[in-house]
Amino acid sequence: MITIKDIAKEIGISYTTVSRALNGKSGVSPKTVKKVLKEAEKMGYQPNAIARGLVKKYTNTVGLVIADITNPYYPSIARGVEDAARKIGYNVFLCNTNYDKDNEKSYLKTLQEQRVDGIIIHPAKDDLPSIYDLQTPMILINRPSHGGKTSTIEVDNERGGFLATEHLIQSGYKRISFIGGDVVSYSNNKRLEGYKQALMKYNQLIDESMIVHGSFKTKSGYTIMEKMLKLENPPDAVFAGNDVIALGVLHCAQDYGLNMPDAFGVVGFDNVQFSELPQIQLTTIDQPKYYIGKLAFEMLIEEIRNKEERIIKKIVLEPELIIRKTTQKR
Amino acid sequence: MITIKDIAKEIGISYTTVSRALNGKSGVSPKTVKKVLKEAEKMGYQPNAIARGLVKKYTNTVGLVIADITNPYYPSIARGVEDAARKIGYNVFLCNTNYDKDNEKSYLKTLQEQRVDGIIIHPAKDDLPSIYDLQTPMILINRPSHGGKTSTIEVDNERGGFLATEHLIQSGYKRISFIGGDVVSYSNNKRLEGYKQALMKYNQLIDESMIVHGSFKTKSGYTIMEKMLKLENPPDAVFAGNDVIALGVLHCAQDYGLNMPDAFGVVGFDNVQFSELPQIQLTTIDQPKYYIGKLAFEMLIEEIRNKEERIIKKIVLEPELIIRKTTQKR
DNA sequence: ATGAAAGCGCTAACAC
DNA sequence: GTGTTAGCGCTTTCAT
Repeated sequence: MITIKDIAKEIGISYTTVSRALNGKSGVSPKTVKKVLKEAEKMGYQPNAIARGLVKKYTNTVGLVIADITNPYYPSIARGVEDAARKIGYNVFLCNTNYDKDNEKSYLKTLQEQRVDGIIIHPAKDDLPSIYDLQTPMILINRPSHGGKTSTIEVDNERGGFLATEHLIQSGYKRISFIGGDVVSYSNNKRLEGYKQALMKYNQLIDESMIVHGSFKTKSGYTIMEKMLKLENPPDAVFAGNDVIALGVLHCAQDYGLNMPDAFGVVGFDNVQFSELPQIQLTTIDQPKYYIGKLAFEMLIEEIRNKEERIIKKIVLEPELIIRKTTQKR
Repeated sequence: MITIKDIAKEIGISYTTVSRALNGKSGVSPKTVKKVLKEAEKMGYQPNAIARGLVKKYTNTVGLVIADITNPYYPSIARGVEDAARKIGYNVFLCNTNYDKDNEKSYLKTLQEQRVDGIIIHPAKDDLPSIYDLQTPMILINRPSHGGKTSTIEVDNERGGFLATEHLIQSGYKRISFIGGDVVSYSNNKRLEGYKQALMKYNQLIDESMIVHGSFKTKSGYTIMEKMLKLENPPDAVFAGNDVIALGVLHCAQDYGLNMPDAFGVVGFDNVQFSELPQIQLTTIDQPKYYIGKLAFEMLIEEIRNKEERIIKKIVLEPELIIRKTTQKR
């Protein structure tokens, strides 16, 4: 690996001058600049961001920690932050925790050790361990502020849950179940909260046997649905914690020959890519995923740039009900 | 940010000793080690990987460059390399090029500047520009070796294309179209090659009007399919360049009321998650994505560890035909 | 306009 | 068992 010293030696000047020339700083004659640039090109010089980072104290790199890269929800967010980052010359370190608290911890640690300039995190679980007390600027997605010290961006999950459930009620379904993901997921519980509110608003009983938590996986949705079907009084509609779960519910309902959407309705959450497939046409709650990612990055950059007088922000985005074919029209 | 010097000062020893203690090296009294560890914990010390990387010359980090994080094919690969990497304490820098040559170039450059220990890349396009002449160890996925100097891992795309097309022929379809992705994609063209071979083997004419390239997007599949349907002699089956394209073809066929699979058949490639959905049940060619990622990382590590006497390898994996419901049973 | 020198945080020789 | 020192590749004063 060739360094600025090598190229300095080659053209017989000090490496300080080479550094200045390479960085387009003033105080170097145009002639020298040209010579340096040419030589650097010729020798195949690759700047060492490590060495630079050591002295400059920033790396132009941010970390993005997500739970599940195979759930299309997260890639959409990732695309948003990536695009925004690239636009101003930042790189993003994408970390996939696979819903595992330990992985998350380990990534957070590494990210800090690598001295990323900031971290955007969409935590898997609700409880934020002490590792979240980081010096590095941090933005939380779809999670409450960590001790009021971090800015957050979220969709109004409660409102989304309300919208979904209300739609089911208004569509005439009588026994609406909530099949959620992780019990300790903040967004999951907010959605459940919305579900309960809708039920209450329309004077329906909240039947705890109709509320089940599993994991944010299609398989979980299927399994839980199958169990519910064996109840003496099974649901005639399901509000699923997210689209991935909804997919499993759909699958199960189909396997058991339920007549959709007339006799059985399903609403998801996220409005993930596959939901709009003609074969699926899942009614769901949309959240502006790409935009959330973009905004999260912009908030992060702001924090990075104003490290001293940072202002804790909380952005809440409005969810939107997308009616498709897994619920009946009124 | 506190450093080893801070903690050395705090307990009145040299920072070298602190370093040794922190790294579990021999030659430090257990008592001192304990003291150091305790103080480090107390002061919230975070090792600086940047500084370490500068002297140690490696970063325990690799880059993974892919084209499209929203195509489920790539996340599967990413999971494979991530898991393998984490197992031995490596981090992976996931870079999404969005099929853009410039982005790819820029990421490759940054990755090298960050001094990642190695790079795994699934290039978007066929031509590998000079930027690929990197000092950093590199593994290519589903692409030919770069000047015989890089190890590669790929599925036998040609064979896959053959399998897909042969299945269509044997299922009785008479006019089989190939709707591909990017014209300059290596894997795409290999698949096309296999398509042609199958046609030839079964003494069918290769009709160039039945071969169309677009992009690896659902929308592209839809648009192209729509055009083909307007031909005076439209296809009665399609071998799509990948599952994402196949999805668009499927959608279009449905919109136009084609009777599937009896009057119209579709085969994809990749066996991506959604292909097995009961609502989709796409016949496709499976490639062991997770395993490819895992293997790619293992190859990379080998190269990193034996930088001097590296052996250029080429691993070719067998694809598998998965018959589902978008083609008729014979 | 250019160079010398210090120093970023750390590891690794080399003393003692 | 512990400390001293050099140096990784770079940027940044401070001189000249």
